[in-house]
Amino acid sequence: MEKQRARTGSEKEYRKEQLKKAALTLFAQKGFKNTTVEMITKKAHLSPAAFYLYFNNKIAIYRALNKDGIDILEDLMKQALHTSGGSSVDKLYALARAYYSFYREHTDYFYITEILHLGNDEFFYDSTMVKELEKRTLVVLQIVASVIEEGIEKNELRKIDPMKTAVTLWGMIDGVLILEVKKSTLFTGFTIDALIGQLMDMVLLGVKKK
Amino acid sequence: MEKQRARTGSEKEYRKEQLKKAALTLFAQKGFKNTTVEMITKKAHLSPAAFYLYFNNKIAIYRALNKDGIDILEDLMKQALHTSGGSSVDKLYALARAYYSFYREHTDYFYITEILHLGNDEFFYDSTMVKELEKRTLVVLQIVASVIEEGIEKNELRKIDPMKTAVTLWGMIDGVLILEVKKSTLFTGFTIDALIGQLMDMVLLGVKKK
Amino acid sequence: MEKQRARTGSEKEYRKEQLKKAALTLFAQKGFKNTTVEMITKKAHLSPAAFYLYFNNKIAIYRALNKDGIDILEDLMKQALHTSGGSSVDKLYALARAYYSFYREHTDYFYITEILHLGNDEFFYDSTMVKELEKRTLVVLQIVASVIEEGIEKNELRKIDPMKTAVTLWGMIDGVLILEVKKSTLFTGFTIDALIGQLMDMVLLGVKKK
Amino acid sequence: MEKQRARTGSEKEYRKEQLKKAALTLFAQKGFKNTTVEMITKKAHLSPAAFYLYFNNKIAIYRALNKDGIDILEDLMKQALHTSGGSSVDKLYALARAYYSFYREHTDYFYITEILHLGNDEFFYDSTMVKELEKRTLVVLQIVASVIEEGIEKNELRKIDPMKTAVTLWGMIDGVLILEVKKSTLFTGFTIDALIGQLMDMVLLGVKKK
DNA sequence: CATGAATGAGTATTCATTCAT
DNA sequence: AATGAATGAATACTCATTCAT
Repeated sequence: MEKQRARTGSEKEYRKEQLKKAALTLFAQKGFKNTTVEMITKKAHLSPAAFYLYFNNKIAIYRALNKDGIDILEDLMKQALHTSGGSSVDKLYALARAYYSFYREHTDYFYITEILHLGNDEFFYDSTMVKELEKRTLVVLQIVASVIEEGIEKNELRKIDPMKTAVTLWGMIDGVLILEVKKSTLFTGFTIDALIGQLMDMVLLGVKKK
Repeated sequence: MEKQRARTGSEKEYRKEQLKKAALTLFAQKGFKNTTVEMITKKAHLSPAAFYLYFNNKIAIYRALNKDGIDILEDLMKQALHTSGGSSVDKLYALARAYYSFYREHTDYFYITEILHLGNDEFFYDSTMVKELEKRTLVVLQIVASVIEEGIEKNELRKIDPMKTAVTLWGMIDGVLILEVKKSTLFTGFTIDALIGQLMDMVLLGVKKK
Repeated sequence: MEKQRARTGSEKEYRKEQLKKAALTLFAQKGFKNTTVEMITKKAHLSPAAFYLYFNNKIAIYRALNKDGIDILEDLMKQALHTSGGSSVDKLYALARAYYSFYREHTDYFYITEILHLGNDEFFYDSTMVKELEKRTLVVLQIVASVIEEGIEKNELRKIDPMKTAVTLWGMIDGVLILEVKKSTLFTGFTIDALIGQLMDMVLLGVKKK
Repeated sequence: MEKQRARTGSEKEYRKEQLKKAALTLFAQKGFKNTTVEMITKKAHLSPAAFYLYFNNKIAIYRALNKDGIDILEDLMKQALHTSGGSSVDKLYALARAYYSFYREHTDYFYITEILHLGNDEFFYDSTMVKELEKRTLVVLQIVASVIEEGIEKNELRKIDPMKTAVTLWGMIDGVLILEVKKSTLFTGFTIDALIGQLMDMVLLGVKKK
C-alpha cells in the first residue's frame, strides 16, 4: 500500500472526514461491535494504526458522528421553520417533514443518533458527552415546543403542554421510523410514508369521533 | 465452588430458567455482544461448559427469550381485552395499558423483543425464526386492529384503516417507551407515565382545535 | 434414554464388545482425535460415563482394538499356511492373499493396526503395550520367514535373507494397500487388485530381463 | 519477552519461514491435531495472534508445507534423472535413491506429504488443493514410468505396464520407509538401508529361482 | 451397574490498540 | 505523519473425564 501523508492541516481534516464517512456507513450497516477499526481504515485507504492519529479510540469516532448527526438535524429543523407557511399546523408539518427527511436523506446518521446505542452499554459512559448531547437535543425539542406554544396562543391548537407534546411527538415519530429500520413495515405491508401519514393524521385530528 | 447438580427433570428445567433469567438481565443491561457466555453462567452459578448442556449456542438463548417475551405480551394483550370495559375507546386504552405494563413489568423482555436486535446483524439470519416472530407479532397487531374496526362500526372512531392504525400505534408507543430506555425522559423532565398519557390524549383527540 | 444394565458377566462382555465395535468403525472413519467418547457410547447405546466402566480412558479402547486386530491377522496367516498348496511360492501367495484379505475383509482393523497411529504421538507411550505388539508382529513375520526359508532349502527361491525378505514384503504390501487408503489408487486409475497383482509379479520374477 | 519486529520484506519472509519450520517439526512429531497454533508460534518466538499475520488459519500452514514437500521431491527426482548413468536400471536405482534421500534428508516433509493425512479427515476437504497435489504426484510418477518405458524399449526390462509399475513401486518403497517411521525396523533388527536394498534386489531380480 | 449432570483445561481465532521505524 | 508488525486479552465452543445418585 502507498504511504499516505497528510501534510497540510486541511489534508489532515480530509483524512478525518474520510474516516468518519467510512465509519458512518459501516456502523449503520453492521453495528458498532461488528465494525472493526480495520474495516474503517481500509475503507478510508489508511492503515489501522493511522486511525489513532485521528481518534483516541473506536468510541471516539462514534461520538464524533453522533455530534455531526445532531448538527445536521438541528440545521434541518431550523431551516424547516424558516421556509414553512404561517400557520402552526403548517409549521408542525414542516418540522415533522424535516425530521422525516433527516431519516430519509441521512439515514445513517439517524441510525447512529437514534438507534445504535440501543442494545449496547458502553457509549454513554462519558458523562460530559451525554450532557452535551442532551443540551443539543433540548434545543431541537424547544423549536418544536415553541411552534406548539404559538399554535395554542393563536388558538389553532388545543391547550396542551408544549414541551411534553414535543417530546411525545419526537418519540412517536422515532418509533414509527424505527419500525422500518426493524423491517417491521415489510411484513405488515405498509410503506413508511403511509405510516407517517397516518401518524400525522391521528396526531392532528385524533381517532375519536366528535 | 460447590458442584451443583440438577438431579430431577424439574431441577434441570429450573437451571434452564436460571440461565434464561441471567441472560435476560445481562442482554438487557449490556447488549448481546457485550454479554459473554461466561457472564451468563457465572450469574447462574454454573460453569461456561454447562451452558451448552442447556442451549446449543449463545444465540439460542436469545431466541428462547425472544419467544418467551412474545408469549408474555400476547397473554397480556388478550387478558386486557377480556377484562376491559365495553367501548372501543376503553378497549384501546386497555390494550395500550397492557403494552405499557409489558414494558413496565417485563422491561427486560421489552428490551429484548423490541430493541436488542437494533444495531446488530446476526439475529435475523435464521429466517424460520423471523417468520415465526412476524406471525406472532401480526397476531398481536390483529387484536388491536379488530378493536379499532369494531370502534368504527360502532361509530365511536373515525373512519381509519384499522391495521394501518394499529401498526402506527405500535410504533408510536414503542417510540415513546424507547425514549425512557434511552434515558431521554430524564433530561426532558417528564415521566414516562406523563408521556404515554400525552400520547393517548393526542391520539384520541388530536392536537388540532375544531 | 432407557437405563441399560449388564447384570451377568457375559452381558458385561457384550457391552464391551459393542463399545469396541463402535470405536472400531469410528476410528477408521474419522481418526482418533476426531472420534469423541460420546460418539462411541452413542453408537453403543450407552452413556458417555458408562464408557469408563469398561475402559480406563480413550486410548485404552484403541489399544484393545489394536490387539484384536493382530489376533485376527495372526489367525488368517496361520490358516492360510495350513490350507495352501505345497510349493513355497504357493505358500507365499497364500500368505500374501491372507494379508490382503485382512485388508479387504477387516479394513477397519487394518486401518487401526497399520495406519491410525501414524500422524499421532500419544499411542505408544505405554511401552509394555509396544513390546507386546512387537512380539505379536514378530510371530507373524516369522511365519512368512519360515516359508521363505523352506523355499530356499527346496531350491524354489533364490538365496535371500528370509526374515529380511519377510519384513520387506510386509512393508511393500502395506505400502501398496495404503495407496488405496490414501485414495491414490483413484487418480492413478489402477485398482488395488491390479497393483497387488503387479507387486506379486515383480517380487516373484523381478523386473529385469534375464 | 522482547517484542520482535520484522521490518523489511525479507524479514517478513524469514518469519514466515520460521513458522513453517516450527510447524514442520511439530506436525511431524505430534501430528496435526496435537500441534497447537500456540506451540508453533512459541517455537517461532511469536505470539499466537501473529500467526494469523502470516497464515489464514492452521490448515493453511499445513497446505503450504505440503506444497513445499512436493517441490523438494520433484526437484530431487529430476536431478537424479539428469545425473544418473545411462542404463534404465541405473536410472531406476537413481530414482529410488532420490526418493530415499527425500525420506532421509527431509524426513519431516516425507512425513507430512506421505503420512500425516492418514488417520485424519479434514485435510482433503479443499478439493482444489487435492487436485493440485494429485497433478504434482502424477508428474513425479510419470518420471519413473518413462524410465521404465525406456528400459522396456531398450530391452533391459521385462514387458510390464510402466505406469502401473511406477505406482506399485511408489507404494512399495513408501511402505518400507513407513516401517521405519513406525519404528518397526528397530525390533526386527534391520536398518532401513538394508530393507531398501532388499527391496531393490527383489524388485529387479525377483525372488523366484529361474 | 448406569447415567445425567457438570466442569477444567483447552483451542482456534479475533481485534483494539501500541510502537519502532 | 504513516504504517507494518506485533500482541494481550478475549471469547465461543469442545471434550475427556468425574461423580453423586
